[in-house]
Amino acid sequence: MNNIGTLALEDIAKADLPPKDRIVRAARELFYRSGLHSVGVDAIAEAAGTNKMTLYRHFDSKDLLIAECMRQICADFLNAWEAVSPSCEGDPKRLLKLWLDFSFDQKTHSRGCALANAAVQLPDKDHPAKRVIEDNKRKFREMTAQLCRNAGLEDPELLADELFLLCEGAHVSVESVGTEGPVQQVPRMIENMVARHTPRISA
Amino acid sequence: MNNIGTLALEDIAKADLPPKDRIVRAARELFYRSGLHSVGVDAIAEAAGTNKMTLYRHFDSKDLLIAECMRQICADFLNAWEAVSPSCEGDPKRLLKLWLDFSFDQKTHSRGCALANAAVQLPDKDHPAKRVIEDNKRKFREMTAQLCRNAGLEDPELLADELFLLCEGAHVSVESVGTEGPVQQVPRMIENMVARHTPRISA
DNA sequence: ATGAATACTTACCGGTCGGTAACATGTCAA
DNA sequence: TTGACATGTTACCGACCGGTAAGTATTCAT
Repeated sequence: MNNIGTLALEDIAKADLPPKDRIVRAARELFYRSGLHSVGVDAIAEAAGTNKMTLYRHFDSKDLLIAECMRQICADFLNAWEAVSPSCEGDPKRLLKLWLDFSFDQKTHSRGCALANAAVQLPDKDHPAKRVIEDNKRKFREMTAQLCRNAGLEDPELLADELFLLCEGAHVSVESVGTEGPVQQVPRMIENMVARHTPRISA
Repeated sequence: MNNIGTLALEDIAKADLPPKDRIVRAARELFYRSGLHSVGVDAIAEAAGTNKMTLYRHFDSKDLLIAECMRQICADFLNAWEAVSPSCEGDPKRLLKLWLDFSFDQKTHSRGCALANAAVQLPDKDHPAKRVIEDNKRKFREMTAQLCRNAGLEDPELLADELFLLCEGAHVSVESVGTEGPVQQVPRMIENMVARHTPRISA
């Protein structure tokens, strides 16, 4: 959910991309590492190999840049999903498992979920990024529910809520109790949850 | 976990308390509402009915004030628990249920968990508040595990991890998908989880 | 009454923040 | 060659930040 291909922060400035894209990529990485407030627009421009004026030519404000980052994080996530999901086409149970593994993906979440973290850092209900985060979080939960339904699981809505909250908790717990804590058990928990909603004797 | 008795922000300044206590209470409320970075020390001092100099006489820095807030949030939480827990003395199962309801307590968490939010807002691993948060989060998980063991539940460690992550996710989800989302199902989920770890036929 | 401790007031410091103005450079199409 | 346009550079603005200096008022035990 925060993976920017194989592009490290140091390489963004020299990447063969238009300034606008370099700015968003640098901003995503810096925001994720250091938080929304600790990162100034100067630092973003520098990491993007450009300058503040160019940044403000493409984005009317820092807040709108934040919102755009959220949008692209979600877009990249969905694109990556559409690239891997066809491998389980026609097998709803395997597709659900793939989705859950894909969504969780501990490795890319050393600082938790970028969207959830941003939401916590933006108490203002009217912040332009808030709507993006809310819409997409809901969408992800809905996708989970749909996959549960397709897999023929019992009580798919409740299961989707459980899986959603479990993943949210797993991500946020990384910041408070570290990567060696309860988050390690998540794969087992997911498996148990799905198993518990699997019909006992299906035709 | 963020309840400061029945003291509203507007009343803190006039409360019959030493300045140091008023400062911490005001800081807790403001930090929780608006985030750690958005609240300046001047605003805290004013809300506490005192001034910046007095604040700095009691706390060496804003960061240490944040750490002290975290400490007192946890202390108040544990004190409140010790006030209600005796009512279930001698009945480990009811005690566990009381603990889970008490820990969750949606109403006082309109902005999620103050500790988890603070952790997200403080990416610096060496921040003085980070250790307080980490220690207490671990302690809460451990208390849950102990209560599960005492209640004779199966696989108490895994259950404690599940309950911990579920609650963490529930709190953080409030900021992203609101109070009307999956968090509404948490009581049912907790009940199911506990039921699933209850031995089938106990002596 | 005195002295010590605590708290209040005012003013200030250096630094950083988000954001803008004015202008110089490079590129590419007509 | 010319002109349009995206980009780069430098300098600047007002606001706010965390933190400090210096002096005054209040309280209270002795």
